[in-house]
Formats: sequence, C-alpha cells, structure tokens
Amino acid sequence: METSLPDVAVAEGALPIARRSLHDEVVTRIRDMIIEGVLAPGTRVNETHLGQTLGVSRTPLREALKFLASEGLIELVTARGAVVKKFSAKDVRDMLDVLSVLEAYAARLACREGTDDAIAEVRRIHDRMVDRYAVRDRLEYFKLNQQIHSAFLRLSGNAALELAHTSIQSRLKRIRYIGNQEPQKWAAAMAEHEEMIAFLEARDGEHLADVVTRHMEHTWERVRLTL
Amino acid sequence: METSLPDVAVAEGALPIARRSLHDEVVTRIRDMIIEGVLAPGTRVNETHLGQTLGVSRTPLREALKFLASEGLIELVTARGAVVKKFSAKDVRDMLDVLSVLEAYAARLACREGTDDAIAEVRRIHDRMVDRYAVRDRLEYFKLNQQIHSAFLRLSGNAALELAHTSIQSRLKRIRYIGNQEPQKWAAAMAEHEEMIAFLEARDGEHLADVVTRHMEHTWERVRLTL
DNA sequence: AATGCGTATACTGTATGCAGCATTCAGTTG
DNA sequence: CAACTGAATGCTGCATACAGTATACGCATT
Repeated sequence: METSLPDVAVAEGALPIARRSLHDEVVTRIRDMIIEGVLAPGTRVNETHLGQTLGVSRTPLREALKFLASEGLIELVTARGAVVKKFSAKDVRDMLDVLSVLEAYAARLACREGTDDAIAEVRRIHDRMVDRYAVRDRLEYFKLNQQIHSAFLRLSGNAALELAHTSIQSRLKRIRYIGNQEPQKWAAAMAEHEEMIAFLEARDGEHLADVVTRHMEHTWERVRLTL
Repeated sequence: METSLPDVAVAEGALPIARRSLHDEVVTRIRDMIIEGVLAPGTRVNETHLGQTLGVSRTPLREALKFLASEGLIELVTARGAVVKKFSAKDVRDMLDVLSVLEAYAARLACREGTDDAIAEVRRIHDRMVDRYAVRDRLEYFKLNQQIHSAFLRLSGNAALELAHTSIQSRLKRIRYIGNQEPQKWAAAMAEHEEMIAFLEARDGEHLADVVTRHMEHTWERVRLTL
C-alpha cells in the first residue's frame, strides 16, 4: 500500500454541498420580492397565487411566511393570512435608533476582539465598494454596503448581537434601498464609510462608535423624505 | 320607536374573541417545554412524536418550529429536522450583554416617554412581585419579573426595541429560571428591582440605566455557575 | 474480529385534499 | 331607494399521503 496516499478520499478544501431547503430558498425569495417592491407593504399574500409564481406548493410557502413573521417583515392575521408589514415613519426611526445602539456597541467590541485578518477582509469589501461607487453602480454598491455591515457585526464575535442586527436590518432593507438616491447624500455616506474603516483599522472603538452613530443619524435624514 | 334605545346592538366593553391559531398555541407550548426542561438542549425533535404528544398534526407543528427557529431557540438542520439549541457560557454572556445594552437604552427612553399611567402600572406589577417574594413563591415571582421587564420595555414606545428584547429574553428564559435559586442572590435581585422602580418613578434615566446595567451584570453572576 | 457495503426502516420535506371562516354580491324587505 | 340578510365563492388552517434522504443494522469479506 502506498503510504503517501490518504486512507480515505477527503477533499480538504471542498465544502459540503450547499443544500438549502426549499423553505429557506423561499424565505430569501420573498424577502427579495419585498425589497424590490413586488410585494408592496399592506398587500395581502395569496398563498395559492404566490406558490404558483414561485413554483412551490403551499406548505413550504406557509412555513416561510411563519419564519418571516417572526422577523417582523410580515404580519399574520388569523383566518386572513399573511400581510406585508407597513412601516410608519416612526417605526423606521425607531429601528434606526436601535440599530444605532447595536452598532455603537459592536464598534467597541470589533476594535477589541476583531482579528487582523477579519479587519483586512472588511477593508477588501470596502475597497470593492469604493470601486462600485466610482462607476456609480448603485445595486452592487448597495449589496456590498450590506455585506460590510454584516462583516463588521461579525467582528464583534457576539452571535446574539449579530442576529438582532440582522433581523432589524432585514426589515429596513427595502427602505434603505429606496433612499440614497441623490448623488450628494451618496457621497456623504461614502465619506463616512472611509472614516469608519480608518478608525476600525486603528482599533479606535470610541471614535468608531461616534461615526457609526452619526452615520445612522444621517441615514435617517437620507431616508425620511421617502416615507 | 323608543329613542333611548341604540340603533344597533353594540357591546361597547366587549373585546373581540381571542382566537389564537393552532401554530401560535404550539409555539408557546414548545417554548414552555424548553423552559421547563422537558425538551433538553441538543434534543432532536421528532415531529410525529411531539405532534402526538400535543395532539396536533405535523403541519402546524412544523410551522411553529420554523417560527422558533427564527427566534433562535431552535436550529433547523437540513433533512434532519429541528434541534433544541444548546447555549454555551459565552452565548449566554453575549446575550446578557446585548440585553444590557438594549435595556440601558430602554431605561432612558422610558423615563422620557413613559406616561404616568404606564409607570403606575409597572409599579403595580412590582408590588405584586414583592408580595410573591414575601411568601417565596418562585414560579409566580419569575413570571411577574418577566412581565415587569416586558412592561418596562413597552414604556420606551419603541416597538423594534421591544421585539429585539423579547427575542433574546425568550432564549434566556430557561437559564434564568434555573438560576436565582439561592436566597441571598434572590434578595439581591429584589433589592435592585426596588432601586429600579424608584428611579423610574423619579424619571431619572441615567441612574436607571446604571442600575439596569448593574442588574444584568449580577444576573450573569447568578447564572454563570449553572452553566 | 473488524471493516465496508447494502438493505431496511424511520423520519423529514413536499404535495394535495378537505373543512371552516371571511368576503362579496344579489335578493328581499322596510 | 337604502339597508339588511343570506347564500355562494374563495381563501386560509389543518390533516393526511407520498417521496426522498439519513440512519441503523446485518451480512459479507478480508
């Protein structure tokens, strides 16, 4: 027997085949539909109809709706089914306030706990985002922006914090996507991001927390007019 | 026609009949089972079996599980079903930290936004809790304690804050229930609650935030040994 | 005896069917 | 003509049935 050969065929780098369950797939699809505005707030979701659109039976669809209801994106009314939640200006303001509190806390943690590698990874995403900004690719910019926030939260090493953040973020996606239309405001947001990454690399938690809070305040100003 | 009679028979005071859907009922039942320890962490949930226990078919049961998964109480593994989540000491510590941040923020809001009536209501629950403490009724004390925290969060008037708090609180219920066994620690927790209600009534947000943070820190000390 | 393979069993994932409630529209009555 | 009642329709809520996958056990093989 050739000793150099491994006993079993194990592909080191190979990840397990990503087998997303149908309801998981459906969850993200419905989320996207809400973000894109296909499912407008206040809309009553017809299970049979939406099921046919997605090519899925009602069962996994219903399971997905329950999941989204727990996230607060959808409201379940007894015997009347699922309704896409409508957010008032106050609701949005409240969510941004909570997000602000969470991110400020995450900022301090990230500067303390984040590994150099992980911070470098955030920098890489940031640079890609700068590229997208340079050519004014709004959709890609938006996606990378979301990625940065997620990566940033992950730096904190606090899973509960990450989950709470993700839940609110998911509810706000639609609104944030609509906002940020004007070039000036976009540029301002970009500048803040530059500040943020600098403080992160300097591991200056307090200043980073300040910028993050300010950033969220400005997000409100960018967004409030669209409500 | 007798003019004093109302045109239509409308019962002013009568509330609409509370019709909870089955899956909603199942959600709370499963939560309770986890808190009581009937469903131990790490347990794989057998849908057929649990369904028979609750006298429910698999459909609403599965829907309830999806809901709880979104809350983070249960983990969904593809083709292997639902597993009751196991929390490490770090997980618990992290959750308490986030809770601390959220409650400190809620404290400031509550002192600013809470109506006198609402604060009086919290006081009433508090007094009932004191009664239960006097006779060392642990279960009732525990329930009222949870109620106070909920009522307190509601004072803030921020729904997103409340939702985020509830979600984490729900995950911690089991652990908090086990903790607080020792008379000394229980007494200390009680004393902190006295402080809290006093600052709330004085609408002293800063001091209230301090006490809340301290309270959470002590909760960790009360709980850490049971992990 | 231990290991690997194949089959059987059991459980999850999805689809479909049925019952009950909400909504709407038409008929009826004042 | 207006308002109310009642039936018909459509949708949700739940149960059951079927298909696909994981797990466990036994058998064969080395």
